[in-house]
Amino acid sequence: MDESSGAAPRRRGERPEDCEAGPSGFSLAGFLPYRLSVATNRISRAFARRYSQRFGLSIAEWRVLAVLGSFAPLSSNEICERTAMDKAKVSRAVALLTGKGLVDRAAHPSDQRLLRLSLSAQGQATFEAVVPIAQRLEAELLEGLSAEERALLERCLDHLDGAVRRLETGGT
Amino acid sequence: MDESSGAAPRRRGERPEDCEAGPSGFSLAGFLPYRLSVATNRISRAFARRYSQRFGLSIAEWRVLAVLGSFAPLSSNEICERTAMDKAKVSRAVALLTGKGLVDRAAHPSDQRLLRLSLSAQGQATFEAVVPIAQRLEAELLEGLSAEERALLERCLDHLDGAVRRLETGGT
DNA sequence: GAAGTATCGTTTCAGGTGAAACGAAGGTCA
DNA sequence: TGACCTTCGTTTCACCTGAAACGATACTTC
Repeated sequence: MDESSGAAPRRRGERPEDCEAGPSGFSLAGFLPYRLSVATNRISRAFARRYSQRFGLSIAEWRVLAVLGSFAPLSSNEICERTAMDKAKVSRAVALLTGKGLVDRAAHPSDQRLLRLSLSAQGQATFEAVVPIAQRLEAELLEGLSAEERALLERCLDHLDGAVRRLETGGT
Repeated sequence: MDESSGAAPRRRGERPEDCEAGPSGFSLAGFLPYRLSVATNRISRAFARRYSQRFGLSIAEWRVLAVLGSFAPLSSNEICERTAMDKAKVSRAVALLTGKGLVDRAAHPSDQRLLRLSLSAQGQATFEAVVPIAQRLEAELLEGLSAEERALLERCLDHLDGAVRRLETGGT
């Protein structure tokens, strides 16, 4: 998470000056990475507020819960891949979840380095309780967008994801 | 910034299991807040890598530079509004930028509580050097999307922004 | 099987984070 | 004026973060 709190942020065009770009021709308010960042952080906070209150879960914990709810058993490393979190973050989230009794950890039978993580009964129950909240929030965010628009948004996200991945691996 | 590093994250549908949602009917890989977060963090990192190397700027510093480049002079509070960062973060970024000689700070003539922040000549030069990098990155991200798709992406971001703002202010 | 290398998950470390406390300045009202 | 409240920007505090170091396990090569 990145962004802010008490600010009273503006939408593009909400104030006259925001439409203008200044002498440089650059406008932060219209800059895609900036806009994505603001929207994303605001959404993450809104979502976290809903389930962290009720269930005492951080975003990282919820993500681990979510992938384990769908794909258990997984190793720590597999959770990294599926959640796009780094291994330290996953390790901490898993430690918290096992501490709360939501996740069971066992050793992999043939490779002692790997963990075999899965949801406990309580973890499964928590997961199933959070899912509808997640889905309702998503529905509320998308409300007002047509099916075509939603599909295109999906496509745009795929596109951005692919583009930035290419930038990362490719040259500067 | 939030997400991870060494992971080898997957796009939706890249692996067969990712298309399936598990017994719960929930798939993290298709969950909008999650997808936004991953794409955003990856983009932020890619962008930061480009200018932080060359100019020694953090994302927060770049944002302050960007708004001052377009709208100086501004108070600290106005920067908060325009960048959607909280006041502590802005305060720290401004302190760093003034330390580097990129930002000039003066007292507001009629209200001593307010700062009057603007770019120094060096700050202006840095800003003008970073702008093309920012614009090129944005262009690379959007490459392959038609004008209609870009416009719709804009609209979707506006929509999401408005929706989550309503959630924040409205009920849970 | 011994030596060297790779991978797994944890922990450490230095630095970044927002919420809240804070002092300073301004405003309000009697 | 003086008491009180608000607003501005800074600083403190407890926490979170990723990069790197780490010990443990597994694999590879000879």
